[in-house]
Amino acid sequence: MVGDMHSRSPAVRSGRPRSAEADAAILAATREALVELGWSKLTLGDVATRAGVAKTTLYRRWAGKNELVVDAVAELFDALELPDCGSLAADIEGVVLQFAAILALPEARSGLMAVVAEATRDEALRERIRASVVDRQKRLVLEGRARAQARGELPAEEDPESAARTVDLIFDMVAGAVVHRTLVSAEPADEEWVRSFTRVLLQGLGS
Amino acid sequence: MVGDMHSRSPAVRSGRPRSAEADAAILAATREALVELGWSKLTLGDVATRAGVAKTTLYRRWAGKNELVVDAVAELFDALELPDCGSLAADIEGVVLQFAAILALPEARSGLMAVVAEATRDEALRERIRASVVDRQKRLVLEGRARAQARGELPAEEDPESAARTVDLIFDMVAGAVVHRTLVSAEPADEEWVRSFTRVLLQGLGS
DNA sequence: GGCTTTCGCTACGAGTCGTAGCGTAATGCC
DNA sequence: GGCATTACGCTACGACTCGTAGCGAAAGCC
Repeated sequence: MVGDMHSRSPAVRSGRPRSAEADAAILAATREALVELGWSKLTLGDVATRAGVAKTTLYRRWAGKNELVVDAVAELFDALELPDCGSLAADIEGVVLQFAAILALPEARSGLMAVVAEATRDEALRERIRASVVDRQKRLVLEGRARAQARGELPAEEDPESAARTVDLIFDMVAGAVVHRTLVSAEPADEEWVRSFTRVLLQGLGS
Repeated sequence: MVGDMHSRSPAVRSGRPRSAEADAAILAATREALVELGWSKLTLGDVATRAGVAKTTLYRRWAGKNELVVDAVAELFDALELPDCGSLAADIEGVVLQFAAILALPEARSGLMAVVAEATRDEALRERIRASVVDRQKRLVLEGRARAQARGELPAEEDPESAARTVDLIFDMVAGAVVHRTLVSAEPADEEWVRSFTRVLLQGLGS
């Protein structure tokens, strides 16, 4: 899942293979260091020591701190799934609570925003984040939307381009609100907050 | 506006006063370095050189890179004002466009998210961001809400505690959506997007 | 003129960076 | 089994940044 980034075709690759245990140990050590030190004080030498590998091994697999942290944080989002709770409102509440639970982890809080900040000046890093983190979230919006349309809770868009814009908008609204609540306002996105949010999202302010 | 952070009462302070020009030059140099280098590669020595001051002068006024960047970025939000456009929808669109314009600046993009990430592990820094950046934005939500209630566009809350929660929710939804659109999705929050966003915020998804 | 604080400058030890070199370990191919 | 190939651990290195200390000079208040 990680090595694929570096060797697209692991087909004819002679020689000693890379240790998968080392990959897992490095990513776990990175998350541990993120919790204890935060992004700015995290050093690759320290991560190597924690993981029990040589510093040079780290540099052979990742270009730098940013790429390593992206991969380490991306694994946290593997657990994201869209529950089928019977209604659009319940589905939204379920997935938002999952998302909020991940963002409540200190390794996600300090790591995610830092790499997003770095990505403003690094196109390749932005693409890496998109592929391994953002797209996985956006897929949930697409599925939830399709489900709600099948239930008749949402009108079916005929124009596919307009539909894509709507999905992007909803995604930014949902993810943005949870991130802002958790990281900027520094308040928990608990069940009560999620209920209020879902109500506004579905019915608007003027109700 | 900046020195106040360090000396609450500038009353009886004899000796040579601190140069206000130096403050302005340092903050401007910080923004310039943010544009050219980004947050991670920005060094205080480089900022001092750009500003034409000694490195020691920087350390006398700011505790570190984080505090400096917060002050430098905070000045960008001075221009934020709530225009009276006649309707709640128009007011929201106006202020969101202003906010989006600031976030489109490279010095804001690379600086703001980085210090927010650092603030996850630094309570004092979080408070500094809240006081100099976030509260200035939240005030606009309060004003816009009061105006809309005076116009009869929004129902008047009787419970003040519930009203405060609603304001916090709206603030996270508005600011979060714009930030996510601009920094994570890396797409411009242009007029078309703002119109769609305002429509969903006011009327909900199911319309 | 005296007192106080700031300023610019230089220098310093400590820490991190990313890389190179070397000998060893683990695989695929013949 | 032998050989080529790649990964690994280890050490060492120059370059850079950090934050601080010490100094003499400058700029204000009494």
